[in-house]
Amino acid sequence: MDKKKNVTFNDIAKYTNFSKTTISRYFNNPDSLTLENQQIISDALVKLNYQENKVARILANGKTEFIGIIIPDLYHHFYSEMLNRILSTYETFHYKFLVFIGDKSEEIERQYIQELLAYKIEGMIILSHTIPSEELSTLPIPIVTIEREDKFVCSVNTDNYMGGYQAAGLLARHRCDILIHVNSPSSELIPAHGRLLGFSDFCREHNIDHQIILKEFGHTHDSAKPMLEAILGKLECDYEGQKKGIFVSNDTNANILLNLLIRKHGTLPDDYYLIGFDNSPISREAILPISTIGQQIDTIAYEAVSLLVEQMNERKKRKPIPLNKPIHKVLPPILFRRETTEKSTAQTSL
Amino acid sequence: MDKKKNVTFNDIAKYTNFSKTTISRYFNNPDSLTLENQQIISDALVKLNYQENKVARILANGKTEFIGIIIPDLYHHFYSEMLNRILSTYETFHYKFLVFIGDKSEEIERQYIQELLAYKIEGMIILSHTIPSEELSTLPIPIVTIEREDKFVCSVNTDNYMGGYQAAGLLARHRCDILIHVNSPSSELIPAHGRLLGFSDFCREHNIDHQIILKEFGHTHDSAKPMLEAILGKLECDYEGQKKGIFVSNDTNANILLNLLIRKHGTLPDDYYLIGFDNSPISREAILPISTIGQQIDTIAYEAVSLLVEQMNERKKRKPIPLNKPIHKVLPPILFRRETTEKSTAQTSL
DNA sequence: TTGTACGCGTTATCAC
DNA sequence: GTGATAACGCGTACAA
Repeated sequence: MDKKKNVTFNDIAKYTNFSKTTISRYFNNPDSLTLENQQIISDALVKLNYQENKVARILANGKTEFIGIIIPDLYHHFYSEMLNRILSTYETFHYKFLVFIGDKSEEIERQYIQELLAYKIEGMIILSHTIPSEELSTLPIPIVTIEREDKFVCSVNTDNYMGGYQAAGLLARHRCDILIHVNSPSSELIPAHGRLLGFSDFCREHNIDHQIILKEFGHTHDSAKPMLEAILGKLECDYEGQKKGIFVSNDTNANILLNLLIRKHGTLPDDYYLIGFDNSPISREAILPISTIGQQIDTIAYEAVSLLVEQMNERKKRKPIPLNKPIHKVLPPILFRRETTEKSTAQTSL
Repeated sequence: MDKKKNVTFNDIAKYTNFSKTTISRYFNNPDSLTLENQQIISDALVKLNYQENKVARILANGKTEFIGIIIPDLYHHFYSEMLNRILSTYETFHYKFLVFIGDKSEEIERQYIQELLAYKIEGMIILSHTIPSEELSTLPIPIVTIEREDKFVCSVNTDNYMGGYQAAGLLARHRCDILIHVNSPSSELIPAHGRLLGFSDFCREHNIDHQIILKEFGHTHDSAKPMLEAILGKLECDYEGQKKGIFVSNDTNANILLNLLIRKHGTLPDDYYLIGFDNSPISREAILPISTIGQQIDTIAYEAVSLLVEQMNERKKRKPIPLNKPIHKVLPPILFRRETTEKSTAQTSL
């Protein structure tokens, strides 16, 4: 705050010959003043150049209107877009967001949480994966998580199972001989694991040959590329002459695979069908637009904040009814059919 | 804050038979207590499960340690990565960030600023373009802007001029007959305008034929693609048989151009050289890695926060020396030579 | 080394 | 419709 004294309710009160209380009412319950007096105060505010101080208000009424966010590195489009959408809910809910980046160390994230609690945030949205939901559930404020392990806390997730199921379904409709799913090894507890389950359940239910390839691709393009190249080499060998439908767990790797194929064959060969996951910009901007399963990021963000706001409001009641069970919202994914599966004439012209 | 009474310094004081002051000192100047007494208080904190309250501390000492951020839509990699890096400076400076998304309406952003001021932020980082720097300079707190009009406030920017100059230089070294710069029309006041100036200055200084194409490409892939297709058609016509060096003002459009060329010719023709701007992921992930001019986002972010912190500290002194002139830091870009200019054998195998 | 008393700027309670 | 007064939880002269 400023060195030089700020204008306070006291100053305005003296200037207008009202009491502090009345000035406060002007802001919080203006209808209780006569229009005339409202005008007097309004004028005084301008004349004295009053700047409101929400810190003092918080101390007095306990409502910070802060929501804390802990989110991984924004390098992935999914996270930056999600943060974008969450922050944009300010227009609707008027909560302010204190944002921390973290997905590395439990110890560090506990410090972030302590810091957030010290600022009296009213609720928290967690996208990082480090701290178990059981621990989160012990915190004294409502929590909503997004696309992470969520057994003991509220969450909003995409129906990843349906996504994997749909991806396999699309490839199957194109009469692929063998369906392949490329993914990174992941805990069975995170929603993204459903992509694998949905895929393999579809294949089993429909008696379709399939293979699941799990590999740690690292976090850079350069680390993933040679690994995908090796995988591709093996596939070409193992399934020569067969129609291969490949479901890659993210668009970035799907794009690498596509580029490898095109740089090798000059085009996407007729016996390859490809679908990614995320509907990230790369899927649209690739040399051949890539079919993909999209998450409804805007809706997820809105539902997460909305769910949080409900609970924060509940706590403000005289007799709050705590949740007996965490609420888990699940939103369907959206299938985008593009040129890597719907091979139009456009494709052959490449 | 909680309904049920929080544990306060008072409670701890009573419990330990110290005064509130001593408890306060335990946190702010622990060395002034005996080790023994520190231990007593430390134990009490745990026993009573004390949660610190920074809101009360702010009201008492005026230091929020808040920095406000107004940043455009995180869709562009530049902004999300910049936000990422800014937020990550928490590790170094321990300032907390209140983030707003905005780049549309002056009116709305003024509200954001009022809200931020109400929370007594100590400084602000602005990346959105809507509010003129002259207006920003009248605010009662230090401001640092990044890559936007900055005449009246401090800023940290990339040396866009050098970037444009380098891009033209690289294309010239490959003995292109004609250099073309594709950009969107922009105010001469924003740093990005330097890309155009650097490009054309280089061309003029070296007597190289060049053309500048300015077009409003919209904000989506779908809107830009047909426009770039038309531009390409015209270029093929106008400069048939000539070696064309194209400097596109961002990697997204450079990638679209590259894809158009490859889908038409099956490869990047020998008479095309291409360089983008931003070193965004797409430049690396494109079917042919795209040469580009990269901004040092990590350094810019660090310098921006650092510059801001300096001034916030200055204000806390007994006799602050205000800046007589805004400080403008300018950081050099980095040239990435990739396959769209350095045509190796890898290229011909496509 | 420790304690007292007051201030920070607002809201809540009760009274008029 | 309006006002006096006590919180809210912590920092800081100043005193001891």
